[in-house]
Amino acid sequence: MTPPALSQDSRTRLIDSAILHFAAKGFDGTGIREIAKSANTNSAMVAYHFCGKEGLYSEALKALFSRKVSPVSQLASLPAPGAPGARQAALQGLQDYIRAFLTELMTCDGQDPVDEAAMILMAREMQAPRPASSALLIEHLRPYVTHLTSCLQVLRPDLKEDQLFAMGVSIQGLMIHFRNSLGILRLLRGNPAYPEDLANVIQHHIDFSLRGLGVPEAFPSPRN
Amino acid sequence: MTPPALSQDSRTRLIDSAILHFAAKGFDGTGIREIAKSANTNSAMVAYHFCGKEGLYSEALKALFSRKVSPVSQLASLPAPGAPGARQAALQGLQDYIRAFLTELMTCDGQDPVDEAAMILMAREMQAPRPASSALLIEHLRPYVTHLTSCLQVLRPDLKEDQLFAMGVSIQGLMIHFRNSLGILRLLRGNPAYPEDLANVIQHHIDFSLRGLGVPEAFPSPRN
DNA sequence: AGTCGCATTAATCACTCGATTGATTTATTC
DNA sequence: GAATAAATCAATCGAGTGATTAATGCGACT
Repeated sequence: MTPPALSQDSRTRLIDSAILHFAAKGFDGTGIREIAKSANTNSAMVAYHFCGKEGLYSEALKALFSRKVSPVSQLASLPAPGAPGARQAALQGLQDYIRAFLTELMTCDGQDPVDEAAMILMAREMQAPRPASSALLIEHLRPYVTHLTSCLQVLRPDLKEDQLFAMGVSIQGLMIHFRNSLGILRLLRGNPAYPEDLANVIQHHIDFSLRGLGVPEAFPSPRN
Repeated sequence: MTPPALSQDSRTRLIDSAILHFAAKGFDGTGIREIAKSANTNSAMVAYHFCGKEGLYSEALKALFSRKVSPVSQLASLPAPGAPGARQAALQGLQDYIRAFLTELMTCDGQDPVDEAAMILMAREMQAPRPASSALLIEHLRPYVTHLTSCLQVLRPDLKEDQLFAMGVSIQGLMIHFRNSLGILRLLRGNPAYPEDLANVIQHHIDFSLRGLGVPEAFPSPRN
């Protein structure tokens, strides 16, 4: 079926090594010799397999993305906007989304170095996309945006499309910024183990997001 | 008074040039010859004034920060937590803070290249602080945190310190992430002039933040 | 005039960069 | 088992890196 071996060997070893090194020291801060050495091969293989350093970087990003589609694809799709249980489903879907996304963001903190590198690379790329791979990035992001927007649409049918988009950006931003600024937050708190408890973090983000979105269910005492 | 000229000339020219180049291509992607050339001077001046490239980078960051203290210092300080108008003042103070911070984040988008570079550099530094200058960074951030926390404390006296901190991080994160991901957002929307209207953006962030924080004043219909 | 000190310069140092080459090893096919 | 192709390697290329040096320009003070 699939072209089985065909020297996928040194190629994937190079990609894995590249992910780690690029994440740790950036594109310009990393030499191809360094990458090749960690991959137990020669720097010439970078040109052989990827047509140079830039090609290796793109390929590394692509490999990263193809391993990281989990949180959205696992979530159940929503019933039609008009259906009876739609609102409740959307509410639950949004909470699941936040939990899944945040869990994925955080569980790779310090445990699996490749997962951790993936987040760093993705964050860097989101903030300053390397032109050669920006198309790759937005293609990878689109399903997230779609899923999130479809939830919000059900929960706030009164909002226009611009406003829904802004809501989605904000909810997404809460989580991404939290993850990105973990280093600074720990410095600011003087506590290297800052988040302490992931469950609290998730609950905070769900509460803040739902209230921020303006769904009545999230208000502290709607009937008093 | 101040030691007037004394060759502040090439020194400041180097710093300004460094801000631009470091922001555009990163620390590793920028050569000192390149910086010096733009500053109409010689690369040897980097060693002469700043003891090398790393020193120039730190000095550039420091210069950046000293020009960027405006939004917090302009804001009025709050009355004591127990005082009569304290709650109203804190509410107003938080809104002013969001407006000031967001305005500063956005007005430098594409207009003054140095201001724009400042944001990029600061974002990069916040996400992956260069060890030599991380102390500089958190020192610059602390007054923001302090001001924000003092507002939140009045508005949500029921929360513990951890929770207040999380609220502050979230409100801050809304704005920072929005600014950082402007490039991607424009790509996602296919609209290079995405935000269109700054006033709307500010209003959205104020609304989302106040609701997210959970202040009753921000709920859509508290008495119905 | 002399000279001291700071600022500036061109030239150079040792080194690393990404890319390429040509030879060599390994796998595949007839 | 010879022939062909794919994969890998050590060695090298020119360009560019940050840092250093020695020489020079220039104003102030004596």
